Amino acid sequence: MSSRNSDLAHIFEEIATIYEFLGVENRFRVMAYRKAAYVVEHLTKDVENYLPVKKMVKISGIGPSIAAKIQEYLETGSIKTYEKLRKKVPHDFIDLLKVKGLGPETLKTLHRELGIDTREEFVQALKDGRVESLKGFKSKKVQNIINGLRQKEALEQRILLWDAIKLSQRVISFFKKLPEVQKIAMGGSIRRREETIGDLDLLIQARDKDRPKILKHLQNWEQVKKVLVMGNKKASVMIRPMDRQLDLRLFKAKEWGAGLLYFTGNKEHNIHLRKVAIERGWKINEYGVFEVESGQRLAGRTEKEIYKILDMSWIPPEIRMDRGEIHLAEQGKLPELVKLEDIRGDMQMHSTWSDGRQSIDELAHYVKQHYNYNYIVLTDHSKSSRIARGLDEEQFRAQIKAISAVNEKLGEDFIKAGAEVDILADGSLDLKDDILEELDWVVAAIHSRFNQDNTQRLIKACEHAAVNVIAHPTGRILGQRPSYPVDMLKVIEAAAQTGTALEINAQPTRMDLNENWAFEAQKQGVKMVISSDSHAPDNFEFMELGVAVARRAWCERGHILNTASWQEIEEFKSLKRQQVPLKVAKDGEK
DNA sequence: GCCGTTTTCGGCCCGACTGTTTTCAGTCG
Repeated sequence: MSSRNSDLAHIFEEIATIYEFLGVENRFRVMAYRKAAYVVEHLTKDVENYLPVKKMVKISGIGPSIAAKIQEYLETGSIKTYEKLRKKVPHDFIDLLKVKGLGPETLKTLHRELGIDTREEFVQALKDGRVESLKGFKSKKVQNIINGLRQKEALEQRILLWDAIKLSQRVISFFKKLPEVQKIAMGGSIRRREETIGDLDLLIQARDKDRPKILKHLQNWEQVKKVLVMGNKKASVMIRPMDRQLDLRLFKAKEWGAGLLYFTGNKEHNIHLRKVAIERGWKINEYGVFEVESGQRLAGRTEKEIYKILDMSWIPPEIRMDRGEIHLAEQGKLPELVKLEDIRGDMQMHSTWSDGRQSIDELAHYVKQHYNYNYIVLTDHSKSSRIARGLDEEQFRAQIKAISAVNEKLGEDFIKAGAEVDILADGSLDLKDDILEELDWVVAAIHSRFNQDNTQRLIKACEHAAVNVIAHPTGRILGQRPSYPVDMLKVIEAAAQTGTALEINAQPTRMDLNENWAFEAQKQGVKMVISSDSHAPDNFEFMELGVAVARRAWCERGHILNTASWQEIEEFKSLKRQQVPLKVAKDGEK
């Protein structure tokens, strides 16, 4: 995402926090800035594209005041209101507000009574007992604040979706041992398949009388490091693996759907649904849909029932973001999202010929045993990728023969010969055209010289007639490095014009394209390929993550090339052959 | 500050738990 969008989102979030701290007369202003921060963060294009102000106010959540501030920021690099506000609040306080147990009222009291301005002074006052001497600050409250400070750092670190999925499977199997557990599910960002995860939200359906036993079961789990909250409907604990907070909520059968809906979110989606309910004189909470006047229950047993009573079709969790999905659900026009079962082949993987752990023979047999695929594409690295022991032209020729031999034994054309060819610094490819012509599928990717502007480099690769797909197009590695410099809108445009596919690389640290770029690509009619990029047997499972990205990007089966038969993929290739010569000639005229 | 097939003013999502109260404020999700 554009860094300007992120900067603005950050500023609006901070403005909201400062107004909250100052106790602004109108608390809804705080909510408005929070909402604006969320909206700006999730725009697909750089904010500049939404100007002028008159056009920008059409975005839901952006009004005249905030649009003007965005314009001010783009023109001058700062926002006067924001600069003024920052001076009114000790700077450390904005950060301290993120500590669990420290809200605006508590911090204000500390500021007023003890004159505390910085984090250091605050920690000191905690140590020497001044905080505890204040009215309303008994030892437990103080202890909670100290714990909150300690946990803040661990909690700020989000974990990869893949790790969270594995962790949640452990949690679920731990509770499934109890016969009292009637239903169990993960809600929150895991169910929505966000790329990184903070907390784990666990929902369990059980009878009222069984609640104590289930809560006790959690409390006694050896993986629980600390109990934060323990009520009779909910509990929060810190669990040891990955140092995560786990929130457990208990529901009756007739509440299950409402609870699941509520704790799946996201927040904006829920608020929108509640507004729809209010218009009809109803209210939605985590226990159901109710008529306000009579208090009569209208729905709640399943999510479907709730959406239905609101005259909507059921909305898949991955797209519950208040991005227009509610409107489409009202019209019954939701996209039919691509499913894992739709995938008919894996189109990037590596063998022992380069940096993979399985031989060609092992790859074929492993996939045939565990997956219901019609084809796989072997895409070992090309010679520039020395660390990955990339192959040269002659080695690829030898590999094509080796593949044929394995296919012959299998009695079908299961393995396709491909390559993951390096895009060199000038945008040319690392393999000669004649070997590229012999391959069934050519994946092109950047693996070096990240720091230059890579837009033209990628566009040139798209314009090469032999290139079928650009792999991990932005190069980001979650938690390690951001995308290299590249104007993805231009690359998406080039992919659309040349009939080149873009990859959704499903490696847990890549997820590249991310959902925003995949959304944009999908809108521009660019075909995408979801690949596991396997280097080892257990990597094939990652396909699920790539499908999740595609679903969050509203992709249907038709947007994803490897839901098609190989014959249809051949048609895709020949379509590019018809398009590209024109494009190259046009460039030559410039 | 935003928003609008009950509109340009008067609303704005809703409940659980904790710690301190003695009926509730603050915080969280």
